[in-house]
Amino acid sequence: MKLEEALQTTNFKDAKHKASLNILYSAWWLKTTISRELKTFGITHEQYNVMRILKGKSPEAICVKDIAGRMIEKGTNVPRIIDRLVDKKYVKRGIDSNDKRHTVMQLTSSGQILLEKATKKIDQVADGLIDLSDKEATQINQLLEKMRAKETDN
Amino acid sequence: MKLEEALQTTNFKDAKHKASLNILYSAWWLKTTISRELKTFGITHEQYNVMRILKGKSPEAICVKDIAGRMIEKGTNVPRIIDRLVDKKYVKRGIDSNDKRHTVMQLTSSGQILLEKATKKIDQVADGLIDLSDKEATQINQLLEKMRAKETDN
DNA sequence: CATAATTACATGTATATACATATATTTGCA
DNA sequence: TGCAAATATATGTATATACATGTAATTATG
Repeated sequence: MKLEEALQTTNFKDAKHKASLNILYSAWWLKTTISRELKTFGITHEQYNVMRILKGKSPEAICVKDIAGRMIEKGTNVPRIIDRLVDKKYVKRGIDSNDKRHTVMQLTSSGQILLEKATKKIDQVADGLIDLSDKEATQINQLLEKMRAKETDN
Repeated sequence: MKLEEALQTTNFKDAKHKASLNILYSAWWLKTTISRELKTFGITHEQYNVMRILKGKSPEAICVKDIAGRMIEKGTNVPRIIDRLVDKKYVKRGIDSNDKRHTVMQLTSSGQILLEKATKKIDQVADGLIDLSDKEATQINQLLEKMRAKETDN
């Protein structure tokens, strides 16, 4: 779908301005589509991201700060997302005996099983949905990284 | 900044998967940067978007549904965003006499003034920040619209 | 070694998203 | 015309974001 159609306007200042809106809209579209799938597994997109990060480090436990640094949206309140995953028994919390300020987390075995199922489903849906060749995807990656070249610490 | 650095991982399934994460991260980055500027004007990104939409139609009034259709994030709860703009006296609400189900909105003059100042500032910041030529921006637009080709109604 | 500064996390608040449900008005059709 | 269906908006709830503040543990410094 053209952005003009999605936003019902043709009022873009220039190509850069349109690109900003196109990125924001595409992100919303991706997130919505993925969230809809995750809902059938009873988790949110953010809960899924935290679980992916935990899996990436397993069997090592990982602390809140390290999870936060790996999240796509950096403002995320990790302790509260963990609260919900602990309620669902997908994650277990502990205290790092080396540094008692650290709360450390790990997937439970039911968390691992759920994550595996959800990932399989999402990868399949995303593959079918995202209509890009490898070359085009690589091009997007290069352009976005160039766009963010002046990125400051957030 | 490379995505690998931003997310502290190199664990991407393929270029398409990396592109999804890159889009989500870039959107977060854009939104955060713009929101930081808007905060100095006392409004949020979503409130700003609604005000832009109102301006786009002015001096005509516009109803909730039409605003919702023009929002970047379609799930947005427009009545509540309007509530906050009405509290700040940037927007005035009325009822459409032709169809009393319609609540219609317009910018107040202080809303117009604020919007103009905020837009000027944001355009300036975005121009300085987004490091893309017109040609590159156009390429991103084409690639994103191709990516979304299989878009279904959300 | 005692205390200040820093770090890691938890918690509180305002706003927003996503979605379900309620209410008022209008439209369509028997 | 009268009533069912559809439409437009408002409101309620759970979760999340953004950010400020509080608290415990650790590190640094005099």
